[in-house]
Amino acid sequence: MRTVTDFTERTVEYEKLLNDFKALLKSTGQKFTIQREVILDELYNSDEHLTPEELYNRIQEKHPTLKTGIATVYRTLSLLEDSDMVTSLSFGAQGKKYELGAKEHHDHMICTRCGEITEFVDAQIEERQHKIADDLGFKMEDHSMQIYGICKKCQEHAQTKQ
Amino acid sequence: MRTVTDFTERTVEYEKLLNDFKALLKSTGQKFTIQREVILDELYNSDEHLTPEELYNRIQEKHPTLKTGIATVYRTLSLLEDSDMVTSLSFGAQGKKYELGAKEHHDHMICTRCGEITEFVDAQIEERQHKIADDLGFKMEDHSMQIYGICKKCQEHAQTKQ
DNA sequence: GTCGCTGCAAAGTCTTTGCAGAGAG
DNA sequence: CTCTCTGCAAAGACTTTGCAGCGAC
Repeated sequence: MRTVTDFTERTVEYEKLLNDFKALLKSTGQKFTIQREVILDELYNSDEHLTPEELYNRIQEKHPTLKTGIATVYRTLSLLEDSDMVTSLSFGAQGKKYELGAKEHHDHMICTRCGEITEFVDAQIEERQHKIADDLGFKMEDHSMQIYGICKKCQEHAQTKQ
Repeated sequence: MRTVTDFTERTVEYEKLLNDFKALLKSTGQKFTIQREVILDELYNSDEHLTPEELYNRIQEKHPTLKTGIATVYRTLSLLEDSDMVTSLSFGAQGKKYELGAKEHHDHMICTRCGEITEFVDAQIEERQHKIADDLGFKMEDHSMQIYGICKKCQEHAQTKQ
């Protein structure tokens, strides 16, 4: 197997993630390829929530020799999503955005001005969600919450930037 | 103007909605057409959240002589959404679903098995959301919450239906 | 070696747009 | 009458799929 050397410095957390991914692939007879590694790495090293195309562009920039196809990005994202390693978010805008699901659960606050996404968690809300599902006889598997509005930065720049 | 006579019985609430729509159109020099009326009517009379295509199909069934095009459905939905008369939801599945935004605010519980959407509201959560936004210096404009899981019905039918 | 994976390009979806005729105001 | 709206079909945007060669195991 070829080895990619110009990766961002790896953390213990990332190594764990990588091993989980390898284990998952192995268990289903699938293969661990450079492309899959690069995609996981890029997802891990992006704080942001990326669209398939953004991810594809970043990978092309960082690994120009690899010539990763957009189809592979889509295929890998589906694979990762099926295994719950990444989560997809579909907000108002068209297209989905993906983020590593390995992170702790959290909700999203989206700035309608600049598109910035801030993550947060609130124990009280989490608790209520469980209760609501129970009350309605619903077996909760997942949930998500978004708050839309204008972030601090955009409020401050409201005068200068229109 | 031609008049559509086979509409579902109209309520006061619907009349208000219709008038709002007419007023909105008038204020921007746009026209009130049969197609727009039919689309609003169908949205109003559907408890469910509809995709543009579902809406289109229903309208074709109910008003076969009108031959409303799907393009008009899309155009009208955009129009209504821009004016905040309808809200679009984009869940995991591809495509958006629309609902009348004139209804009271509520959140959604989505069955991952059958796709059914149940609405609910929880005052406590609403309150927390405001507080969280405030704490982060975020000017909240809107929010939405979804709980995903398996509805009561699907849990019961779990044995028979696979 | 085998069999899954990849890039490419073609095919699908879903949504938007251009246009000429129809219809609201 | 004017100017917007509509249906149709063509064009776009985003995703998925088929296939032959490549590469992990």
